[in-house]
Amino acid sequence: MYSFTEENYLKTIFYLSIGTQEGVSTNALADSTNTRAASVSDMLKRLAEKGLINYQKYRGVTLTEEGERLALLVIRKHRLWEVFLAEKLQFGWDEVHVIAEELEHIRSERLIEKLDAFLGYPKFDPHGDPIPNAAGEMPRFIYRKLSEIVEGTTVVMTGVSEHSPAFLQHLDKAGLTLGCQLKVNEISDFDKSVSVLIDNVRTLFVSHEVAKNLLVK
Amino acid sequence: MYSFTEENYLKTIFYLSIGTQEGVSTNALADSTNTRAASVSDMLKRLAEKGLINYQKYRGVTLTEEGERLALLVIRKHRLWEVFLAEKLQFGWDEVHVIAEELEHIRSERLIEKLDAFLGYPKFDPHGDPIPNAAGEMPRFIYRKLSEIVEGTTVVMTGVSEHSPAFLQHLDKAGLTLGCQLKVNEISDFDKSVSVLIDNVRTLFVSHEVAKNLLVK
DNA sequence: TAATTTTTTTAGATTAGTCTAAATTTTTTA
DNA sequence: TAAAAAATTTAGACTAATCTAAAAAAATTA
Repeated sequence: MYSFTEENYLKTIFYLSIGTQEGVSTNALADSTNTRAASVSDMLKRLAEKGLINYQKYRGVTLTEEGERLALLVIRKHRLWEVFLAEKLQFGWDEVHVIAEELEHIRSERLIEKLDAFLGYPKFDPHGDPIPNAAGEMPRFIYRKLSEIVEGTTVVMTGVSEHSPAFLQHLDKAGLTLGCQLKVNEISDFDKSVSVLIDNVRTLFVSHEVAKNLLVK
Repeated sequence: MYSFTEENYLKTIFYLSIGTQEGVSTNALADSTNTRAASVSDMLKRLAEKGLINYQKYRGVTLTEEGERLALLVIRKHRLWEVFLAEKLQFGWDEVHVIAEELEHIRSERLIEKLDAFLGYPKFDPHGDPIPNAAGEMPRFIYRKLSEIVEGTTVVMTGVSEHSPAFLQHLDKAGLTLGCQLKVNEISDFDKSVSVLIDNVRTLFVSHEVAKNLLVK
């Protein structure tokens, strides 16, 4: 049984590992966990002793198979609770993350399997991120950014790559929700902002900054 | 903001205070929290400094008004989560306590108020215990024990005074559930066991030990 | 490639919550 | 009511997770 802190380190290492081969650096972890590099060094030693990470001094870390399995189980719990909060308790998608950060550490396998059933075995959380299964396996979808879509193409909004409440609230105000259809009319030469037709109904200008963080298929 | 441990001490002091005027003793707390008296002494000093308990060395403790309010808010969360687990996730009433011991420490007022609404503002948890309101107030019902009911009387089962899984599973097997009607046919001279007619349908013999822990009105 | 800068680790403390053993206070008993 | 027993507190130590400051290693730069 692992502590809240250990679970959080595993989760953070998992997220920082996405899209790189190299190990995660001590400083990157210190930034993400709001601690100092010295504290991270200590913790890495302990996690390595427990066989959850591959760690050589000064070399950065990667998760072992077991470490990754555990990280994905925490992420599974986090995302299932997010679905519960959004769908059953009517929380906004900008509010669910903070609460799920606590709920993800509740220790009961039966609880999470029953919650999964209660929610109807959802495949995605409120931000469009996939939910790992009980074995700690997660499908990897490769979505494109709206900013990379060529003019004239029609796509569907499937996720976001930025999860801050400020960004999500901005999308709410713009009426951009998961599943909406987006036709890229024109990309501005001036500021790379994108003019999109939403659900064949109305046109909206999306800044490049926003377009970079919208995932589509 | 108080730690899990502090919240648990407050809750335990609250429960051990029920039905006595005197303060709760250090040893009683050590028993209930599975720690040693020395650890309890240390913690009592801290809780007293924070104004949550009235504490004089060697004299036992009582909760201050603020301490009681906090204890009742933890109990509110515990009992609401128990309702969620039993009614929405189909856990048995013998299983909900252990999981709610963790969930009760999740810190979000909005979460608990939304959960309350989602559950339809329940007044009682799955064991028949009343749920405190958001202000930390709880109605006090005085129920009698089945063992004190005179022959010929008909009552309704409203609660239990023993919450162990073993006891609750025993009641399940006997078919004794909250709300069932119990007519006391006869109390045995030999072993004080009670013969009861359940819901006007079938007769059951209930041991004195069980009858003492069944609350009725 | 030697010097400088950056990153990481080690050394030594700190805090919350716990422990055992010893000391102290209260309660019980004879 | 004095002695014995029980309950409680204090003293000193431990663990997990953190910190600052200093030392060491790696990376960058001139």
